[in-house]
Order: sequence, then structure tokens, then C-alpha cells
Amino acid sequence: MTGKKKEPRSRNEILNAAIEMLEFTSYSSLTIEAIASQAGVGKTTIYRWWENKAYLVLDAFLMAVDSKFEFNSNNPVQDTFKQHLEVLARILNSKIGKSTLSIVTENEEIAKKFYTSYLSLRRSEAKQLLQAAMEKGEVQSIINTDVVLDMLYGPIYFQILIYKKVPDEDYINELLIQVMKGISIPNQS
Amino acid sequence: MTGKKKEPRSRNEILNAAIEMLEFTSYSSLTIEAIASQAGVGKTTIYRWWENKAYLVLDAFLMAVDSKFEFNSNNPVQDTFKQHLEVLARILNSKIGKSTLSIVTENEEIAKKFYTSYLSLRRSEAKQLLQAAMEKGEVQSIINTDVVLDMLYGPIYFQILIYKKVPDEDYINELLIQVMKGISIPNQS
Amino acid sequence: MTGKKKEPRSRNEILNAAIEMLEFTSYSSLTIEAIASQAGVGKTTIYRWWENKAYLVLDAFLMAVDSKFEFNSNNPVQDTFKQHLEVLARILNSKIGKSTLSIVTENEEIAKKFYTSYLSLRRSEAKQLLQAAMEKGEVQSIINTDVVLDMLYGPIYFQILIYKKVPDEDYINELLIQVMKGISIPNQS
Amino acid sequence: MTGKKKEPRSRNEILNAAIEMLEFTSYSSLTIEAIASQAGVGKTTIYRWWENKAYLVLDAFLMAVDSKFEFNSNNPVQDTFKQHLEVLARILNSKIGKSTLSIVTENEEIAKKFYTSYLSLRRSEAKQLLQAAMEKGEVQSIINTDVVLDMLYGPIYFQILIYKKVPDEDYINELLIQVMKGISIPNQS
DNA sequence: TCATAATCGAGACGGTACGTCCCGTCTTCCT
DNA sequence: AGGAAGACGGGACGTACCGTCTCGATTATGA
Repeated sequence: MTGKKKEPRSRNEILNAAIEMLEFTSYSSLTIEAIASQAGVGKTTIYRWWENKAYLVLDAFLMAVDSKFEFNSNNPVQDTFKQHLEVLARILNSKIGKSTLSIVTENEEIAKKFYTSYLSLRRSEAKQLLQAAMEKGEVQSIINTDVVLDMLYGPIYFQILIYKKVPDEDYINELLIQVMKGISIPNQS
Repeated sequence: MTGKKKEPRSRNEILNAAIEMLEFTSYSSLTIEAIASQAGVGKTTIYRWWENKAYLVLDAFLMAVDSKFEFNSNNPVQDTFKQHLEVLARILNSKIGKSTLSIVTENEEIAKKFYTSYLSLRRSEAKQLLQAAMEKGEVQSIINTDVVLDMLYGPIYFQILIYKKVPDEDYINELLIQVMKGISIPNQS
Repeated sequence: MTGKKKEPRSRNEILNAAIEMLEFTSYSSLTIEAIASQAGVGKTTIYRWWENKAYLVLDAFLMAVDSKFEFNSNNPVQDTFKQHLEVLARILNSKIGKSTLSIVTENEEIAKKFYTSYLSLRRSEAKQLLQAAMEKGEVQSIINTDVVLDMLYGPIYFQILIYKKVPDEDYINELLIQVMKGISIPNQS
Repeated sequence: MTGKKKEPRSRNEILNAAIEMLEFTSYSSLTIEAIASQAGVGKTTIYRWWENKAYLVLDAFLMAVDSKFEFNSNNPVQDTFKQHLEVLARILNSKIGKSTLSIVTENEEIAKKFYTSYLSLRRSEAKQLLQAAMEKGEVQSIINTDVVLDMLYGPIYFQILIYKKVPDEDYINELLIQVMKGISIPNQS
């Protein structure tokens, strides 16, 4: 009746070891054995909690990213989205971020978990933001929010995953301007 | 005229073997040994032409995709882009397409070759298309073409790579409409 | 009189579990963990009493074999030896017997304990038997008892350990006859 | 049609590595990995030829023992047997010999191969020796040769396997004398 | 009567070796 | 002489147990 089952101390050490090793190794040449020895842990301990390297790295990502999002939605939508996109670009461009994307890309199961544990949460935040803006009259209310959000977030993923470039402030600004052009309410004068 | 003596027949057999095997195997569990035996070829022969599995698969992708693009740029931009995006979605969603994206994602070298051998070509086609439309007065000329193209193509990659969904006609239509709203010349009447 | 309070009940359960499991498993694929779970006991409890699997199995053997020997030395030597050898063959050929021999063979420490707890006791019984026979004039007194006993017991171990055959009554009879030929007093007529 | 398939050079290196390592390690703590690295060979290479450690060690034994037996059967039986037993004791008492016995003891499959590749050959030599002696009138012809041979060889195995003693010259002499007493033709004078 | 301790099951833990898979290279043999 | 077939050294995999070590739950006691 004491509640949650214990979260063993070694769990965090393993996740941290994974993150550290990804700083100087690619995901595919990251080995469970190396993580184990780096974390001072037996391989068995790792396999006890994670089915495979992919799930481990995803958990490491989730831990690294946890509670990074705090947004003030009183600002104009555009500003808040700007923050959103900048944080996203920074996260996705980190070593652990890129590794995570790489496994999401190639592994449908992981993609599913990535979606439920991370993506859908960010997405619904963003959706609320957009809807609040609609209600405040900042943006048109006839738009398809999902498509608009893909137009904002898709290019960020695209740049990082395919072009291997980090979207900088300028890029994000231009992107926002261009998207806003299509959704903002023309004349509030 | 029986065909160039270099690029021996076995090269294509190997690429085809790779494509066939990717129909029922994931990229990561595809092995050089299996390809070799499927192609009726020694491993040595494969390593003679490709440094590793990644380059082989990329070449297989390029072969599969070769001369798929024939567009009529007399149609209105929107229609041509629609074709572009639909072909792209189909290609990326094929087994070989997804495998290729997955290695592009995780391997910078491959990403470079993917860029020069495929992406930059498509991108400059698209750019020309957009510029032609500007000249024809179909779209505003003040726009940042790269950002606009990312707004079109990024969401397609995003949907396939991350959401694991194939963008269907409706999605593509909505996407185009939304992008056009931001770039088309409002009312020339 | 119900039994000493020390040597708790679980000790016997463990030994019995080991014996039972050896009925359908080889010694080398018998695991402490399996014994523990079969005996409904924690691994710790086993390690509390036995240094390792070998000592446990040796103890199981000693328990299984305990008080199996009751011989009537009024019969002629040959008859008593016949009983001895038959009992021995039966014991050694049991699952626990063969397992025990196998660890005696490969582990000097165990061999030592096997010697002091089992073999030397049987050996001195046999020696006494032989000496009684000498005194009774049934056999020559000049003989080297150790060698003679080895000629009787050695072949039994040999057959079981190396030839993997159980010496049957015929074999034992022939062996006894042949040994007696070399030690019996020639003409009692 | 060139005959036997090639015996790869590394085969002997592996067997020698095994023999060397057994000089300072027990069979049970001998590992395939260690043999491989000692022999400068991949594990795979070992597993390609031997199903497991036991077969490898048995082959090492057979190689070590190969062509060790050269006997002059013009001497009196007893002398030839003396040589036989001494050589046997030496072989069985070597590290590789004891290891081999230990696996023969615990593994029926190995025992079978040990029998066909080694034991039965020695045994039939010994049998021929005994029969020659019968024909020469040195020993009684009514005897059961198998039992007599067990009386000679059994004790040697017994001493080494169970008593962990090396039968020395004296022991072998006494054993031979005692066995001969039961089989030699009393007095042909 | 209840706290306080001793015992023990359950099983997590660091570790070692297993036997398998595939890599990328090297060798052999056949055509 | 060129290429298939596949042996080779290597290294990571994921599994099985080892022997040690907490951790509670269950008794068992004695204040």
C-alpha cells in the first residue's frame, strides 16, 4: 500500500551513461556493453529494464527533456511559438535528440512510444496555444490546426534530420512570418 | 551496343536483391551476406563496389527512383506541386524509401551523398517552379523560397518519418491551400 | 527423539530437491537457482550451508547412501564381496551416484571429502572382511590387500565411469572368480 | 578427387592452446574465449569445428596421445603389460589426461567417442597381447580376457580418478603379480 | 500484547562465459 | 584470371547462472 514500486538507483546512472556516451559515439556504434561498464553495472541490469538499446535511448531522451517546457501563453502566439521552435531545435539537435530521432525513424515501436510519451504532449500544448490565439482573434479560426502545426514543426525536423542543419533564429523567424501570413487575420486596423 | 562493359550485370542484381529483401526485412536486419546469397554473388563482389550496407542501399534507392520525375510546368504551380508532393510521399513511403531515410537520418556521410545525388536536384526543380510562378505573377515575389519549400516538403517528411503516416491527397491539398494562402497574390481583380 | 532441532527441515528439502532434479538433469546443467525454487527456498539459504553445487550434491549422495550397508560377515568372503559389489554397482549407477563420481573425478577437494566421508569407510569394511578371511584361512595371508581390493572395486568404477555399463551379476561373478583364483588357498582338499 | 579435405593450420594451434592452458587451469574453468585468444583465433573458428569444449579437449587428448604406443610383443606378457600400464598411468595423470577422463565421466557422448577413438584401440591391443600369451602357453586359456583386462586397467583408472594417486612402479608391479597369480599356468615344469 | 528481532523467500545486482550473428578481409578452388 | 564460396579474426549480441546483496513479510520472543 506504500505506493509506487521502487525505482532502482542504478536506473539514472545507466541513462546518464548512455547520454554521456552519445556525446562522442554515434547511436549505432553505442553498445550496451559499453554503457554497462560506463555505468558500473552488469549487462543484465540493463536488459532487466530495457528490451533493447532503442528503448533505453528513448528513455534517456525523455529523462533529458523532462520538464524543459514552461511557456507563458500571455504573450502573442507568434512569440510563444518562437520559443517553442527554438527549444525544439535545441533539443533535437543535441546528441541524444538526434539519436532519438534516428531510432524513431527506423523503428515503428519506438515511434509509437515517442509519440505517446513526448510528441503528442508537445503537440497538444501547441494546439491549445493555437486555439487560444483563435479565440483571442489573433489568428483565423477556419484553419486546419494540424496542418498549420506541421508547417511550423515539420520544417524544423526536416532541417535537422535531412539537411543536417540547425535552424537558427533567422530561419525560425522567417518560418514564423511565412506561416503567420497564411493564418493571421488580415486587417485588425 | 549490347551495353557498356563496365557496370557489370551483377551490380544491378545486387541492387535489386537489396530492394527485394527490404520488402520483407528492416534495413537494420538486412545483412550483406543475405544480399550476396540472394544475388548469387560473393560477399567480395559487394565490397568491391560499396563501402558498406548504407551506400549500397542509397544506390539502390537512387536506381529505384531514377527518372521518376517528369513534370509539366505549364500547369498552375499549385497543381504541379501537388504532383510533386504526391510522388514524394509515394517514394518516401516505399520500403526502400523509408530505409534510405532511416540511414540518411543516422549517417551524416550518407546524408551528404543523398543531398547531392537526390535532394538538391529535386529542390532546384522545385525552386525553379516557384520562381517561374513568381515571374508569372502567380505568387508573391518577396518570399523566402527556401522557407516556403520547407513548409511544403518538411511536413511530408515529418509525417512519414515521425508520425509514420502517409500523407494522403486530402492532407496534401490542405497543406497546399494553407501554404498558398501565405504566398499567393491576394486579389488581382 | 523426534530429531535434533538444528539441521532444519529445509536442509533435507534442499537435498531431496537436488536428488529429484538429478533424475532428469545432468549434474552440469543442474543449477542452484533451480534447486532453490524446486525446494521452495531462497538461494541464500543454500549458500548458507554449502559452498557450491558440488558440496551440495556430495551431501545429497551421502544422505541417499546413508545406512545402506548391512553385511553379514559370517558368510564366505566371496558371497559377502558379491553383495558389496552389487550394492556398489547399484549405488554408483544411480543418477546421484554418477553425478557424485563425476564431481569427485574433476574436483580434488570433493574427492577428499568423498574419501573421508564415504570411500575410506567402505574400504576399511572391505579390508576387515579380507583380513577376517585371511584369519579364517579362506585366503592367502601374504597378499597386498589394497591391491586386491582395487582389483575388485576398480573394475566396477571403471565399467561405470568409462565404459558406461552397469556391471551385472555375471560380470561380478566372473570378476570374483578371477580374483579368488589369485588369492585363494590352492588346495584345501 | 584430391582426397582428404584440408586440415586448416589453425586446428593444431587451437588444440595446443587448449593443452597449454590446461596446464594451469582446471577443465571446468577453461573457457573457449581464453583458448581462442591464446590461439590467436576467433571464437567462431573454434565453434566451426567443435561442438563444445568437451569435444575440443577430447581431440586435444587424442592428438597429444597419438602414436605414443610402440610395444615389443616378443617380451614376456608381464613385461609388456608393465609398459602398457606405466604409459597409461603417465598419460592419464597428465593434465590433459585427467581433464579428458573428467569429461568422459560426465558426458556419455564424449565417452562414446573416447571409446571408439582411443579406448577400444588400446583394449584390442591388450587383448591380442593376452591371446598371444595364451597361445604361447604363458597364461591359462580358459580365462575371460575382458575381466582380466579390467582387473589390470580398472585399478589404474580407479587410483587416478578416485584416489587421486598416481600408480607408481611398485603398485603396478604388485598389481601385475597379483593378477598373474590368477592367470598364469602354475608350473609347467 | 505488542515491539523487536531473527529468519528466510524473493530476486536485484555486478559479473563472466556462453554460443550466435554478422562484420569486413583473406584464401581457395572452380570455371 | 576472375569471381563464388566461405574460412577467418573480431566484437557485440542477448541469455543463463554465478555468488553476493538488499528488501520485506513472517515468525518467535520476551518486556
